[in-house]
Amino acid sequence: MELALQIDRLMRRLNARIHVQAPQFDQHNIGPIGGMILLTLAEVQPASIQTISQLMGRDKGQLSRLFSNLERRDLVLRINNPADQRSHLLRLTPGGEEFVISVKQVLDGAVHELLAPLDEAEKAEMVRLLEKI
Amino acid sequence: MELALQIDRLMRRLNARIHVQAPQFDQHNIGPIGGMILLTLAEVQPASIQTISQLMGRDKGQLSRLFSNLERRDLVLRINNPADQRSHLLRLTPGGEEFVISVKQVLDGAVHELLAPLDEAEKAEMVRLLEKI
DNA sequence: TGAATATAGTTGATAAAGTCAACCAAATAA
DNA sequence: TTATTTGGTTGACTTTATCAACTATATTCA
Repeated sequence: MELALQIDRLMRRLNARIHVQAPQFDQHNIGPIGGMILLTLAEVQPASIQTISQLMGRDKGQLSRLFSNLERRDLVLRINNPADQRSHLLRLTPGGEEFVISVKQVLDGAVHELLAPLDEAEKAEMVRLLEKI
Repeated sequence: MELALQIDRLMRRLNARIHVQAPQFDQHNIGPIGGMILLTLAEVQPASIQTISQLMGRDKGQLSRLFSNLERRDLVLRINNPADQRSHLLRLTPGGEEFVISVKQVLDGAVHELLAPLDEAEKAEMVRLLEKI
């Protein structure tokens, strides 16, 4: 079967699981994408929109707006970028850090469920292969 | 790193590659989703919307519209379902079959590029693991 | 140096995709 | 046969995605 279709399905199943749980944990109403962005930022902060854009393969305009939204909700803040006056560096606020933890928990739970058919060695292998790509 | 983020990125990179090639092969203007649906249908046809919906994890209403669109472009047709008068069975037209071939080629090319860092054994393993999930 | 070019970000306009519920008709169950 | 479930269509709406114009700073190099 087509690999691309499989990956797509995997992602949709993941989204579906998160979707049903969203009302319980997404108290900031940032949606699935907001969550993904926060998680990504958490790994590379402080970072510019440019960096995140390249990392996630998402439009910088879209990210600009999404980050403004997250900023409005006090989950991230823009600090001065001494190296480049055109941009700011994004960083999680304490509230953002806290929220990321719960997002991560939910996501991990969903991934865990999804990967249930695999044994530990296979899971590790899967992660390794994905890292390699 | 978060598995979900990796899968998401993988999918986005795949889409990006397809996106740049779309003008050359998507002469029917059905977009990436249209392509995915055709590929899926190709594997299970003839099938009802219900079947495709469950298989792809997509909303039946959305699929209803998308298939109407594909039907308008003579890529699929709805044939009578003798087992159930409420539904039709979807099937690719000859034009649809032909188009699926080119979609598949493009997709395979994109997947190939994406999986380039893996050797053959690893690719096979990846497919196996995904099948298992 | 200073003019030309490139880059980071914001914003606007629009399209594509996804979600949810109401509704009809046919199928199935009680 | 009435009641309930199921497959599909449609409407209304939200979220994501795409693309281009524009501003301000950075960079290049003649």
